[in-house]
Amino acid sequence: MIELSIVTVKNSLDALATLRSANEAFELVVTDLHMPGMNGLELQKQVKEEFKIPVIIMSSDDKESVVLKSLESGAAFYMVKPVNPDDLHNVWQYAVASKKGKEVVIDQEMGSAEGVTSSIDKLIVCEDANSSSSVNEEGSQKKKRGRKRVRDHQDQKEENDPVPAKKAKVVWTNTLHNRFLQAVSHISLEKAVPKKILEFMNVPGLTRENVASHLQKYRMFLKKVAEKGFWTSRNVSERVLRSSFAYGYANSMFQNPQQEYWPFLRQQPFMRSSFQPGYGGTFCGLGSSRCGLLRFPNQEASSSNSVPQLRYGQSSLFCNPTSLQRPMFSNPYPLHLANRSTFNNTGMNLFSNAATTNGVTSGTSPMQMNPEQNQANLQNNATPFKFGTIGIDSSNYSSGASNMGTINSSYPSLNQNNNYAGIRLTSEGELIGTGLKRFSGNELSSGSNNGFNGLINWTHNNNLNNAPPGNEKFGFSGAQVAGFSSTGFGSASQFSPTFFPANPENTSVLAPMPQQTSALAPLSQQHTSTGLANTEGENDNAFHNLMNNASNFCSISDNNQQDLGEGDLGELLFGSTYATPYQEQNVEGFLNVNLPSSPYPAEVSSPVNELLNAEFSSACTIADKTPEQSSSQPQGREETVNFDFGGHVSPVRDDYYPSFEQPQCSYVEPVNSELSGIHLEEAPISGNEVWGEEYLNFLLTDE
DNA sequence: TGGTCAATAT
DNA sequence: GATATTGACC
Repeated sequence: MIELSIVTVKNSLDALATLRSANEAFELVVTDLHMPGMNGLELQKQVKEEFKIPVIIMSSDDKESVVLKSLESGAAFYMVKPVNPDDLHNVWQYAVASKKGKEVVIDQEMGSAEGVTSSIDKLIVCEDANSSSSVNEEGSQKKKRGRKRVRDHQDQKEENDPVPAKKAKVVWTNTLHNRFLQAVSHISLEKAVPKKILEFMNVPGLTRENVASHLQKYRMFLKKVAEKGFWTSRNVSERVLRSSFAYGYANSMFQNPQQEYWPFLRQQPFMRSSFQPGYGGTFCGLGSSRCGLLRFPNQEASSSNSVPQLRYGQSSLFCNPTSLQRPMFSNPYPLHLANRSTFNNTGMNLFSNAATTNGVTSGTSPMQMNPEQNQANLQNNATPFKFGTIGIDSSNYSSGASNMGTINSSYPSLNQNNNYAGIRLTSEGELIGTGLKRFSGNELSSGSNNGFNGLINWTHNNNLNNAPPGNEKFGFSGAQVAGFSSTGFGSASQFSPTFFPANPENTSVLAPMPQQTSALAPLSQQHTSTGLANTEGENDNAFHNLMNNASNFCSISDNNQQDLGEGDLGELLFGSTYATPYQEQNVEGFLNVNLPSSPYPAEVSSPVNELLNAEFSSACTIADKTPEQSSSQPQGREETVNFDFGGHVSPVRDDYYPSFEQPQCSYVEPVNSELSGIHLEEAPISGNEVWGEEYLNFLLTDE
């Protein structure tokens, strides 16, 4: 038996460096798919070129397109997290054997990693330090026992030293914070104490102390808000606004009193007196510290129509037939999907239904398929385009796309500076529709992509089949073109009014909607990830366009209203409905799809809410996880990582994203939020404020 | 024991 | 400076 030697590195670059320095000593690379900077696919590509050793990609992303893409790219295996340690064991043997042209003997008896018998010398595991281990607990333990860490001295020390290492620092990421907020909301602020919050949050590794600390901070924030009076006329209290908490709560604090989307808000009366200057409402600053909390976890990804749901505790392996002689395990991947191995298909699979409906076969996004129709849809739709539905993702982490020009962006992202606001439609990562493409009437600006070459998939709506003629197919409309994004700090990204839960009872996905209820139009969340991307160097432009669109929408949707003035910023920001039927339904399950209509067009405020989210999100920084990212960032924004425009389209199941299987209450064990060692898969919340101010100024001056 | 506050650390 | 951790006190 030869001892298995494993080197863990934090990122792709380190992995490559290690490989290079090791002078071909490694036999196998296991990498996360979604990583900052160079993602798993890129790494695989590079490794393949340079070292010709098999690469196993693992990710919690079980989307078929992603899987296929990965396999297409040459990954030896694709393992869906959480990885079953036995699978890992076997796979790695197989992969290595494959490389050496050996037959692999499956020995189930081997079981765990320490039992590995092979000629393997070294295995390099590239897993972002901030990513969760992705291996379930049992797997983690086995994994640890079986490997010898080279890089992680601290861990090594931890393992050998009886003296426990210093407690890992908890980074309150958006998701974590959202969960916190959800807990507080659920418990009610008055009764929310660390212990209860902790219980509700149910985040492994998180301690009561952590929660207490965060609660303390949160209370301080609330106090601050209460003292300052929150939004006063045009002058958004910048200090507050800029604060992470403010960012995070902005959307939560003000709700359309006309819409009781949040039953629990009743416990927090003040919240229901949100200001609506333009609509005769009143804008109430926070007079109390009882801030409403409306944060909900990311929606569960329901890759319903294809890839089997792989939940916590399960793993799935995807074998690359091109890399391996034969599959070694029964492949849980549906045959019909497995057979789809052509590259062209990969980009299309996500909306295969839509494609089918439209007679489009492959390789194109809905937009590509029929832009006219989309446009028509937009126009058909009585609902003005809601800016709020535009998501701006900013993450390299984010989707499977990342820099690979790939696949879906279903994974909200995570916090990079790569703001993009353009429409990206491609089957192979090609940027389509860059350069300010617009839809007539309700414009959806396309824009630029700053370093993001990913493909944003347009998603089909599972409800499409029942959609009224003329409005079907694409799962988006003027009001529904949605983006995905990383969660801002408590941003609306997870509550984008754009995305609604699939509801079999209400399938008028793209049906023209009365203006006042447009925000409530149901839209399936399934497989959603329409996106906006911008191209390199056009960041500002795209952003500007978005802003313009925001204004346009406001005008369009609110014909009776005066033009937005500076003083209406507040209104823009919080005034009207920040309708989040999506969450409402999913999270609380309180409401039907047809939420009470609001006399207030959501379009007016949603956009800005979203924009504000960008502020909030932009306030987030990524702790030095991704130094290499900065090179692609606009100068002066080096630390701005999370430009988030709401529109958490997709369920979050990313390597960097804790996944919330259940959006409400007792959380299911998040796939990726293992906190031992504190793994937090998104940008921490902090206070970069560059974008915030910029943006606000823009809002106030550009009309 | 648990919550809160404040000092300290990063 | 902001935020997380730790310790003290209730």
